[in-house]
Amino acid sequence: MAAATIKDVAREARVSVASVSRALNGGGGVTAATSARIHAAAERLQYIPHAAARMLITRRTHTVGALLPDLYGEFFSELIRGIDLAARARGLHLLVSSSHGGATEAAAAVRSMQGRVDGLLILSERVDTAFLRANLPKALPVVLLNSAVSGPAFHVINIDNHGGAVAMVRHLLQAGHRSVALIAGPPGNFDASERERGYREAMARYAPRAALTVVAGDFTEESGYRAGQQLLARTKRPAAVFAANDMMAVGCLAAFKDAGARVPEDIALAGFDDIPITRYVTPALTTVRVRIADFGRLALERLADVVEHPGQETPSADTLGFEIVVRDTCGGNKPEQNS
Amino acid sequence: MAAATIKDVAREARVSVASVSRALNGGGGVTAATSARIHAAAERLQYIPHAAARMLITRRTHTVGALLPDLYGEFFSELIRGIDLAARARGLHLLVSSSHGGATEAAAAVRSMQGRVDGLLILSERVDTAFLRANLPKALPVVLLNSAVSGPAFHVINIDNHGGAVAMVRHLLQAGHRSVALIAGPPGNFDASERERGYREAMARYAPRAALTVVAGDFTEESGYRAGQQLLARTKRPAAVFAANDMMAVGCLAAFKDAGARVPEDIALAGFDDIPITRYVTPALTTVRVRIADFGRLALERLADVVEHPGQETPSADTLGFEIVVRDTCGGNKPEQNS
DNA sequence: CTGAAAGCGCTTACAG
DNA sequence: CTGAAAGCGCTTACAG
Repeated sequence: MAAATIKDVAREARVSVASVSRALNGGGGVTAATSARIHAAAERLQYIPHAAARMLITRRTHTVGALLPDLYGEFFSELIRGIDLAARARGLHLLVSSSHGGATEAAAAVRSMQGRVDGLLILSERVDTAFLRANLPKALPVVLLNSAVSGPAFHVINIDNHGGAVAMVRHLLQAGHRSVALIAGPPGNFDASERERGYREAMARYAPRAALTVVAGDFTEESGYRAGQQLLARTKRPAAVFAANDMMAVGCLAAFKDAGARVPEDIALAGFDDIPITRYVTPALTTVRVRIADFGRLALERLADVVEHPGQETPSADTLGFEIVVRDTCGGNKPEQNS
Repeated sequence: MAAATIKDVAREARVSVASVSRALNGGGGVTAATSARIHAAAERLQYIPHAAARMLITRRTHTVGALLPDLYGEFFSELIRGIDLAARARGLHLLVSSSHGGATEAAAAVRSMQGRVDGLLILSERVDTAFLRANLPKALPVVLLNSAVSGPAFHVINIDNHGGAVAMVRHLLQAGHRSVALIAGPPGNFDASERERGYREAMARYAPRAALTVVAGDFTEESGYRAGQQLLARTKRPAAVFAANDMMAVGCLAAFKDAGARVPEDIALAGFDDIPITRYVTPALTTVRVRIADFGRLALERLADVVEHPGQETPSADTLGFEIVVRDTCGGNKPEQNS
């Protein structure tokens, strides 16, 4: 037997489908007695309104889409969790889509979500203003995460890459280290460039006479290991190393250990992200913590607001707070908070 | 201006909506010339078929739902990734739903996905046969992951908890350890009980005269730490410890270190899962690896098959392979493969 | 308060 | 090959 439709309920309750609709959607305009009869009939028939039919007529899907480059790893895991929790709290479904290598794929993903979602959360290196104008139906609400896109056209929420980097470099400097080197992230990456900008700014401000040392990396553990070796090979070793993310810091730490350099006695080290591994390496890594789940939650709530008040919300650029987590790799012990 | 509909395209191409539908869906029955005109018109209007309308008429959503207890952590992150990759390869959308504390919530989640998905992937402790019969529309294809539900009624895919545990205990025994203790997982948990069953079976088979030692745990790092302390406090320390998951093994390792017990010289240790942290603790942890992403991929493919051939697929109970990953905590060095 | 009817955007027999 | 028409299951003015 096929699933019950509104017609079945109407017949069972001896009313019109219009009344069933009104009673079940609680809009009023139905006698208490009629409503009770309808609810009883719906219950008996295990009636569940057909989602597609409702979407078609109401133009609302009660679903939001999340376009992400990947679903793997600590960062995305936490991010999705935050988004999911907030969506659930608002009664929204979550449609995910990942692995958008290039702009073409991302465009296809946007198209295919068309009509299935009330709004979109997008986190992608490939997505810029031009892309959005070309591929986004103008009516579809969007919130961009960690995006370089700025300007008044779109809602954006970013991690405070710049602020976190500034604070960490200042922390290292204040802990007594005279020189701080940076292991940079991949060229062209938004997070990476913002963190480097923070490094340069903090050095200029707090240690204007110290030399800048930037070695290349690509956010992987291996690149951190190689960077650590390079740093050690220099005639003038830096007193401290700031890796643009934790995975590189972990790799760098291994390189230091393998070379017999003691951390933090011989050289200090700090990372960015506060992934779980940082607590388990020895010594435990000092790093910048960003509350990723909050990031996702905030993004979803902003999107939901935009969906509910289309056009009313003026595009905003929010930045998420961070905190410096002092563990054992940087030799200082002045905890510092910031958010 | 609102999004273009099939009517707009029909008008633009000077044909009926029926022809537009046929041309765009490639079913044939349209002249090449007409088809070209229609495609051109669709292109010009940036026409994208309305998903809800199509769902309503075709009864297909091209979406699968994933009901999970949580989205957080290495396991779910990889699982979703595997599911997502396979879904994308099949052109299916993925609707996720997590945080199903109790059966009531899970039931609500199933109901709310009704009509939005062509099939469901379910991983939940709460979901048993009775639950499924009560809450699942009989027509909705389902694949159960890591579920105790058996019998011919449902498709099930499980991790080889039992086989992995047997292999690991045998490995420890073959490495020369005379006694192996188990740090068990939470009571009532399917994975935990299967792993314990494997431990008991392997001990009975390969070390029938050795004493069985089982200390309680709940899969958390803290419970592993406490279990480690308890094990050390015993008058007869076991030669080796098999923790039912990696997080407990990591906690246990910390307890051993804190107490000055050397691993593996004084006591051997092994875990289950092969989460990333296992490679970073010192010494690196020997463990059982399960290819979680493959797990998700397989589950999705099976579901997709069931969706496409409703009723034809006979319910199956598949089990995923594993491998023993020998690192530095168990003192033996006889790599062993199994899948 | 209640119902008949139109319509959301599509697909698919059914004729021609 | 092509089109007119019915219908998927719902909601919402519009009358009564």
